[in-house]
Amino acid sequence: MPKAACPRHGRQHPCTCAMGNIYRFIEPVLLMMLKERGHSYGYELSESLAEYSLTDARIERAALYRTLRALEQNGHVKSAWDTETHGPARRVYSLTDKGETHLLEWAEVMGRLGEAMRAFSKRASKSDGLS
Amino acid sequence: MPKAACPRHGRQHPCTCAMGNIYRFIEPVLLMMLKERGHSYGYELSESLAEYSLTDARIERAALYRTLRALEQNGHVKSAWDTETHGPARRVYSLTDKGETHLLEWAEVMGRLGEAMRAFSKRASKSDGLS
DNA sequence: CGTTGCTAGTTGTAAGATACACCTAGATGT
DNA sequence: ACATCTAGGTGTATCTTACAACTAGCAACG
Repeated sequence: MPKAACPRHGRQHPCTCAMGNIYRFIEPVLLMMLKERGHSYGYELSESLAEYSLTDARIERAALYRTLRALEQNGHVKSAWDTETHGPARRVYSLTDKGETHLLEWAEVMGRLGEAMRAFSKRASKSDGLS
Repeated sequence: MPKAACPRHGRQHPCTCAMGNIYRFIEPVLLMMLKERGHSYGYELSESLAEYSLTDARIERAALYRTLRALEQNGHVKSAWDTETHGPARRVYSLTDKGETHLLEWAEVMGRLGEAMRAFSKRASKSDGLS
């Protein structure tokens, strides 16, 4: 659910600001799951979300469903109702091309940010400052 | 500015949820800067923040000042007015013991999260899913 | 002496995000 | 009839963020 574009960096490269807030990383995790699984639906995604989650923070169903809707509005995923299967109807999602691209952007952002965080962690753990 | 304690993990270990939201990582960056510099004040911190920042997102003065206040309320930093130096008075901050500990907690969180993000990045960049 | 510009800290607030509770409904079991 | 599991969803108080605006000390310039 990033903002349309980053007001400072435009669309030059996927920057953290263009990604908007981090939303507990729900968005990238959902994109990844859909990429690897081909397709899935909210309830199923929420069941196995913990395996993919980047943090140990619980991701709520409400947030998950709303994120899926937002991803669809932005054209990153598409959905169709599955009324064949037993039980309540499922809204089945899959990635669009745009969504695949967006996942790659996330990968780039994550790579850089992850590196920065590891560096921070090492630096902060040093018993002496650099002063 | 984490919530008092994580409702799920209590205080067992520094978890992402106990850290609350990520606040553009202002909090850990400020703690780090104060650790390495010994002491500093808002305006000076904001000038060199970019060198320490984990993301390319601009950190606003307002957020910075408010974060410093919150850190003080939580006992992570302490402050004193410097009225000696020329110009407007400066509120000079330094880390408390609690703040040093908190920085180490951040380091642990960052280390784990950074690792998870790097792994995510590699996984997401693969052209084929694992399905 | 008044205006501009830099340093320094702070407040106000609209818009956006999160957490928690709650709701509808299909199907299955007892 | 009623509970339980699956499945999707809404309402909203509270928290966070982004942007703008403000006060005030001091110095230089004309």
